[in-house]
Amino acid sequence: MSTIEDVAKLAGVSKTTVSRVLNNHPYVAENKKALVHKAMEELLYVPNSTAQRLRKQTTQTIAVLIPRISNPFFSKMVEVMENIAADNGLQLVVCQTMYDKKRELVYLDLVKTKQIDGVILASLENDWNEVNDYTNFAPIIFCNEYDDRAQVPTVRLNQFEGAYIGTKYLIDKGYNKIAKCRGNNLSGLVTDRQRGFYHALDEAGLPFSEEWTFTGVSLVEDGRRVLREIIEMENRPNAVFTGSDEVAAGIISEAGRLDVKIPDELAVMGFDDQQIAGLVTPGLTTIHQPVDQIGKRSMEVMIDLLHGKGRMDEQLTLLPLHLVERGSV
Amino acid sequence: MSTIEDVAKLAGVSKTTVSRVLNNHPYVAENKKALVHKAMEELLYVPNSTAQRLRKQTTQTIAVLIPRISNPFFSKMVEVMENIAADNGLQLVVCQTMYDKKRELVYLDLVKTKQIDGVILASLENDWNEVNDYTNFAPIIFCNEYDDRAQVPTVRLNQFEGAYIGTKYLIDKGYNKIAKCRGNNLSGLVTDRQRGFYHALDEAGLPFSEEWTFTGVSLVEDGRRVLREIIEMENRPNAVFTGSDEVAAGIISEAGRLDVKIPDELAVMGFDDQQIAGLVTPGLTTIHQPVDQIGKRSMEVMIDLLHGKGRMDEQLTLLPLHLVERGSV
DNA sequence: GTCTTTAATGAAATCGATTTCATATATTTA
DNA sequence: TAAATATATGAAATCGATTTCATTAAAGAC
Repeated sequence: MSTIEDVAKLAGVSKTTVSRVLNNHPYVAENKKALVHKAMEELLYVPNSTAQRLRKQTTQTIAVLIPRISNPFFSKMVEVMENIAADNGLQLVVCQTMYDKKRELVYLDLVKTKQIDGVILASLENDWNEVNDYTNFAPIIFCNEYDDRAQVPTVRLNQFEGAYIGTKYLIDKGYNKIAKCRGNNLSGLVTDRQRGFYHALDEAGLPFSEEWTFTGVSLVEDGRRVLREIIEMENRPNAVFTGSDEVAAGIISEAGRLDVKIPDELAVMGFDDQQIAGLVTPGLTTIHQPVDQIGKRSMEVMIDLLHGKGRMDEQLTLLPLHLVERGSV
Repeated sequence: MSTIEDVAKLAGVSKTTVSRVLNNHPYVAENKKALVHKAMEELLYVPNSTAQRLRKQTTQTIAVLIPRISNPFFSKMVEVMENIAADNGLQLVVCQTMYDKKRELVYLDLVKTKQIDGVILASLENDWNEVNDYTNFAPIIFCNEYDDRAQVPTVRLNQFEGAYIGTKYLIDKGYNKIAKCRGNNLSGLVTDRQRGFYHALDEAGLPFSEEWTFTGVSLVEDGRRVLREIIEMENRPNAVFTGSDEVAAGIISEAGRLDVKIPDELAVMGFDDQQIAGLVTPGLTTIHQPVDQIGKRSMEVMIDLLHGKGRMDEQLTLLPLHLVERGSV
């Protein structure tokens, strides 16, 4: 493996001149430039990027924190992000928190050890106070997730509205006993969805039973379990607001197996509009989240920050969401 | 941001001693060790990992090349890999080739610029001769994909057998006009699947029409297109071997829309056994690929290589695959 | 024809860690 | 008790690039 020194020697110039050629500095004579290029080719020279990082104090790497990549919402988001990152010469390190607080903090430490130039937070397991400390070390932005206390650029949707229009739609269709699912954490996103849900219920004067709240629900398998629990209930809900297409798909699939009629016996409202929403039977009525745009915009905001454009104090991008009718409601 | 020098000064020792404390060297007096720890805490010192990389000539980072992360097969694979990587203090850089030769080579260049310690190839767009050059720079292993000429550790399935048992199953069920889909490239994996497919046909003395070969097919949307093309044909196949659950799901979904009976009018054989296979109606009969195991084993092989265990010359791990019956055949 | 710019180059410092080498003291071993 | 070994420490070299600073030659200004 040859170094800049080897190239300099072979070309008969100094390391400085080689570095200048490498970085397209002016003030390098054409003939020397040619010599250097020849030497580089001959030695198959490639600059050691670790040395460049150390000197330039930049890593050209950004980390994206997500719950888990196999959730189609996040894999699509990462797909978009990675493409834009690649176009800009950046590497993307995928960090799965797996819904674990400690793991999230371990990943955030990457920023302290100067292994990355920035963090895109699309997962928030810890309280914001914990995370806030890290904002001193590198740009951190929110993507999809958020917290009201955070003074960082945020690209997200109006989750209150999303949950509200989804619930309202159920109510307008005549459903009056609506169950609700959520995962385990209570981030800004989840809290706002809850508020939107309850707001729609209150507005319609509908009751809500604690019995109809399912927590710790985030996988297809969890959805199947929810359906089985529902049909065992004495006071059965006639609709369920899931907050996740995966969960909704699990409910619909299990309903098919157990011969529960969707939507007649149970209406199912998804969230995300993942690919799967168009593939199950009946199709999933769901809240479309523009995941491409969220990913794209977030990465653009991050790149602007790295380039010194854009400010680190609060800057909010709200993207539109809308309901997609398919048949499960 | 404080450096090792700052810590040394505050603790009243040399950089060397601080470094020794950092690396748990023996031969550091307890009292000095305490002083150093106190200084580190006081200064909120965190070692700069770029400097460590440069000196130690290692990056603790590995790259995984995949076609695209939003394919559930690969997102699941990466999920498993990343978890194991994290447990071993390694970072995982996701590289999507997007089925593009040039992009694949750009990513392989990371290895030349010393930005990563190893590459897991789960995509192969270029000819092996192109890729072979890179094996001098860092360990490269195959995962799922492969090429017979490559002398690198490989974790994969017997794709010939997979295609064979899938096709044979169709034949045994009485289907005699079997169409076939594939993507664009012709890697070892794809070639072997073709061979397995044709072998089953030959064995049964069944004909095959070029008309029934669909290429450039890899997305759900492509599957929908395939179904529409099939029903327009004069000489319609009565079964289709897809090589991908996403494509198969697209076919089944479009069949539902257009009222084509599955499997009576058209049997559909998937490949992968993705989550979606259990969610569409009818359920997808498919070849189960143990994606968890592929990901796990690949990462383990890579870690062994990084630790100097294991050899870089050919070493093959063949994992079992099997057929899962669900109803689309 | 002197004075100021501009162009071209390299030696040395720098980024922040680890490792080698030299040295000093304390402890065993013979 | 002398020699050998183990413990403890720091100065300087090193990893491989970039950047600062100094120097010289050539071009342009007046």
